[in-house]
Amino acid sequence: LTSAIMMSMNSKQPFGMHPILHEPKYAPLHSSSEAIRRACLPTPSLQGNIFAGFDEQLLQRAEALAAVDIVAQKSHPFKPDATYHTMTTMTSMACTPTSSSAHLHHPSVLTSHHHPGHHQSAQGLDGDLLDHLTPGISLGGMSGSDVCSTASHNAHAHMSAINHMQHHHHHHHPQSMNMHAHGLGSHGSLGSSGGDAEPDPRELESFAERFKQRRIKLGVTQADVGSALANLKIPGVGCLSQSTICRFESLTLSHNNMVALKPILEAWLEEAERAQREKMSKPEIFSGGDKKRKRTSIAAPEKRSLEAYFAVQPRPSSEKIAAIAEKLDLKKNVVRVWFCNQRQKQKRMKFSATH
DNA sequence: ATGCATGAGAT
DNA sequence: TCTCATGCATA
Repeated sequence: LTSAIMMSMNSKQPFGMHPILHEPKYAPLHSSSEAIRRACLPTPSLQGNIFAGFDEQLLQRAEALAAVDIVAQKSHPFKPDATYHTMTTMTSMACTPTSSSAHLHHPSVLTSHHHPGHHQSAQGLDGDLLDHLTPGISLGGMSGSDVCSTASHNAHAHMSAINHMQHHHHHHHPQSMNMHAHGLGSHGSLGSSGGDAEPDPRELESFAERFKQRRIKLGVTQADVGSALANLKIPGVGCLSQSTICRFESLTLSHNNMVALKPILEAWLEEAERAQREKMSKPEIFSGGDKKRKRTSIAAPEKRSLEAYFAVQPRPSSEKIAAIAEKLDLKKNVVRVWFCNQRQKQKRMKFSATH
């Protein structure tokens, strides 16, 4: 055994493991540049009123969107679709098509979900917002070849299990409810030891803050924490990305997600502090990797239009999405995903009605 | 710290 | 097709 390191091509996950090392970097909490625009929550019912309080500029944008025609321009009707994930041009490597990891799913496990829908109102106007678009065409093509899978990935497929869904407890904001209970979560655990199980936003908030503080004290970066989580060997828990750790600390995750992650991060923290006490560690290295996917960037004007439309109709139908895509000259999938992401954003904890 | 994306599950 | 949890790539 041993050696077997076939590295094959990419080892993308360096396991960073060891906690300790690295510098912190911190700044105040999120200072987004233009972020806080997500505040607009649609109101529950009332379709006619959505316009109230609506920014005129936005409306204008939406109307402009509706206005249609882009007659001019468009030399060719095609738009590539599909995401272009360019893989890194491999420098000579063949990216392991099959074999190596055919991607496994991720560790998505802490899912909880459910959520009935809430909003959906406002349809009244949608019909007209972009109605006249020139649908035709659009390419139909699609490519679907994205393939790419990033290369292997750790193999553990953890799929698993932790679904916590915790639940309940009062917090509900006007409109919508959410949380649903059940599940495992709560149960007896609570209290004493691990301390999880409480949907109390307060607790989460303070924990996140303490977590960040202690993490920095340990000299560990968010990325380190993420990869070190796999070392905890908690069933069903693999590593997490820097993004997720960052979002946890800044409370930009859904409430359920925060609740699910808390015990895990708490466990890591304790372990890391314990380890530090006994100076474990070994500096080690990690690797570097390869890169691939290219991120699509939506230009400001287009983004503005999307935001304006979103304010009026957060859940456009497939047809409308296609129309919007066409008008803005964006791929349909890009537009669809944008709306999905936008909806997710408005549900994030930080600005959410929970507090 | 965040924008755009993927995928598993729920609808 | 949406929702949710996450992640890669970037600003």
